[in-house]
Order: sequence, then C-alpha cells, then structure tokens
Amino acid sequence: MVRGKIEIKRIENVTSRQVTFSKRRSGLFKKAHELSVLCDAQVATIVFSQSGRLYEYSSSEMEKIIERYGKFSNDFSVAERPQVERYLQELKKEMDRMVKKIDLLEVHQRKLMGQGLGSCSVAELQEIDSQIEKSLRIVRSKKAELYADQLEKLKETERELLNERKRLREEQIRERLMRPVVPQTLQICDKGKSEGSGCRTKHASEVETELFIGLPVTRL
Amino acid sequence: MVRGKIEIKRIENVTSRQVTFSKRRSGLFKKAHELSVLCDAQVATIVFSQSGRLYEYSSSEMEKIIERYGKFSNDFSVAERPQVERYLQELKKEMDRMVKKIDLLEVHQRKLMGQGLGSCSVAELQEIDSQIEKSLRIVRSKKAELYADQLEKLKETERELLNERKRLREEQIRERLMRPVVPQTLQICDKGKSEGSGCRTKHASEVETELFIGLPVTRL
DNA sequence: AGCTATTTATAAGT
DNA sequence: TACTTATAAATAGCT
Repeated sequence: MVRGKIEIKRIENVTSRQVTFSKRRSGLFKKAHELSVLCDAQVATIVFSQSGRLYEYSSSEMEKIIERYGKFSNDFSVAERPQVERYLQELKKEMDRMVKKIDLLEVHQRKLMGQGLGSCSVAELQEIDSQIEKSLRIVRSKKAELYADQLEKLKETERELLNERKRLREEQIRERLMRPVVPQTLQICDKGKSEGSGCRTKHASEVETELFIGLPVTRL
Repeated sequence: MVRGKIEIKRIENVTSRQVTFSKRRSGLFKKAHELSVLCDAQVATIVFSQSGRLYEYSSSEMEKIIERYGKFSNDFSVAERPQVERYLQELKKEMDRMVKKIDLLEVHQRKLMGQGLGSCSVAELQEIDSQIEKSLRIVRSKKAELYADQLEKLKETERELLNERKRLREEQIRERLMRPVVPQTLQICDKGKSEGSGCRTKHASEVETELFIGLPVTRL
C-alpha cells in the first residue's frame, strides 16, 4: 500500500476508516466476482458496515446460495421455509379438528350429564332420555353381574373353608384315636386377643383368608 | 497479472482453473478478513467450487450473519430457527394435551353410555350409576317442564278461543236485535266442506287459528 | 508449493 | 465523492 504500508488492525480515524471501507468493499466484491467467473464458482459475500448498513455481492441468487450453505453446515439449516410452513399449516388444521372434536364431546357429555339442556327440543330430550335409560340398564346389569360374581366367589370360599374344617376335624379325630396319650404333636395356637377368635393347625396355614366361617376348629 | 494480463472469463484449462481457484479463493478470504478488521465490519463469504465443495470465511459466526442478512432482505427471511422450533414445540405440547383430553372425554363418555365398563370396579360402577341416575332425573324434570309449558300454552289458546266465541255470539245476538229485518249486513260464510265446520263474521278475521273449540257460532 | 514479472489494489493526498 | 500517484499486494504462468 502506498506511502507506507499499513498494519491490519482497526483504523481509528473515522473518515479514513469509512474511505477504506468503501474502497476495500468494492475491491472485495470485484475479487469475488472475478473468482466466480474465472473459476465457474458460486460466490456470495455479505458485508455489514459498522453503522449497520448491508452490502452484498452474489454470483447468483443469494437465497439459493444460503440455502445450499444450510445443507452443508451441520449446525445451521435454513429450515426450508415452504416445507416448514406447510408442516405448520397441517399442524394447525389438525389442532382445529381436535378443538372441534373436543367441543362436540363436551357438549354431548354435558347433555348426557343433564347439563346445558336449555336449547333442547322435546324430541332431543326424549333421545337423551332413552340413551341415558339404556346406559343405566347396562350399568346396572354390569353391577348385578359383578355382585353375582363376588357372591359366587364368597360362596366358593365358604365351601372350601367348610371342607377344610371337615377335613381337619377328621384328621384330629384320627390322630387322637392313634395316639390318645401323646398330645404334644398337636400344636395349638395361642388364643391371644391379637389374633381374634379362631385357631389353626400348621397344616392349614396355606389357607390365608380373613373370612373364617363356622366354629373354631379346635373347639371340641 | 504476470506474463500477460488475463481476461475475466471462465478458464477453460482445468488444471489452471483449479490452481487459480485456490489462489484467488485464499486471496478473497484474506481481503474479506482485512476489511472486517480494518473497518470493524461484519463480513461473510461463501464459495462453492465448481465441483461442489464449500469454502467459507466469516468474521463472526456465519449463522448470525446470515440471520442478520435475513432481517434485511425483503424476500428472504431465514425463518428465525430457534423461534420457529420453540413455536413448533409449543404446538406439539398443545396437541398432546388435546389428545389426552379427547381420550379422557371419550372414555368418560363411553362409560356414561354404558360401554367399556369391563375394567370398572364396583365402586366406579356405583359412581357412574348415581351420575346417570342424576342425569336422568334432570332430563326428565326438564322434559316435564317442557311438557307443562306446552300444556299451559295450549290451555291459554283454548281460553282465548272460548272467550272469542262468547264475544262473537253476543255480538251476533246484539246485531239481530238491532236490525231484525235487514239480514244483508250480516255476511255469513259459506258452509262449504272445504272450510270445515264453523263460520266467522268479518270482525273476527284477525283471529287466525286452526284450533276452534266448541259449537259453530252460527248455530242458534 | 515456490518464484517472479507484472498487474491490480489501494493509502494518502488533492 | 472522485482523481492521482506511489507503492504494497495479488497473482499468472512457469518451474
């Protein structure tokens, strides 16, 4: 550079800096252009002056070059706009559908719960009435079924326990007949209050239930 | 340029072009860097070689510069990615919430309609039962209310019609007493089958109703 | 990649 | 902002 070479560092003189900016900027763009023509390359140069003004050169559409750049750069994708926009639109449509569905469901639900019936005609009321009646029938039959099941299970348990009691009694009697004077083989549970009433031999320990019907087994 | 200046046009010799590309590219980046330092400017340069390789220089983060560029350019906005992504995430969360809400509503509604009760406990069934019973009570009272209203309206109409009939009879009688031998002032309707039974004077023509209770007025 | 003759870019002045 | 000019920098063609 003429009349004394310069150091590459910020030019402090404002005027000088502005002049240099203007000259070198056009030089840079010229070089960029020459490169693109001579070597058949795609070149884009963006310059922001310190004051914030934008200057640019691009051998072809800047947008295209930046988009191409986005495809190469790992951490920067110029999220292809039309695609993103289409996606957003689809999401919004989907949400619209959902909102409408929720509205419908809520209105229907409220009607089924006897709310918001102000605007209903007699015919509509009649329809809701019969729907609810039907529901009630179903629920009640289901309930009845469940109750019946439970009852059946309880009866089953009762039967088992009765059988067990019978078996244990017979066992006891058999043992007494075989060893009438050796009572220590029969281990009787403590009749402590913490266990409530009832007492079982070790043989019956696998029958773990809170329901115990009938007289205590050990009562003779 | 040494040994004969060159024209700025595509270099046909491949080797020569590649060499020139390499030299001028580094020259361009150097100039770009010098501009950015000397003039405190933000500079970005993107170069794609003919073979498709990317070379770039940027005085600060390329992403930032391109984003800034997007704000300046009219027809190109690098849809500010972080913002778009945040927005998308929010949309997705919102959709998630909606999907869950729809699921809940559907399950509840089905229960209210007596479907999908298989997994319900007795307690749940009881709750649904009482809810449905309550709904039924509300719907029926609403229906009763509506019926009562309609009945009331019908009775009101009937009352009005009866009053009207009474008034008309009295009028007829009065007119006959005043002009017993001038019957042409009394215009009696035709007793044709198309009109059904009943006959009215002109005075009563504003009472237009299909319900007409009681005996025909003209019968004396 | 290095050399070098020569062109080009440009700093400072006008 | 534009022109001038001396000189630094870039680089084409060669090795």
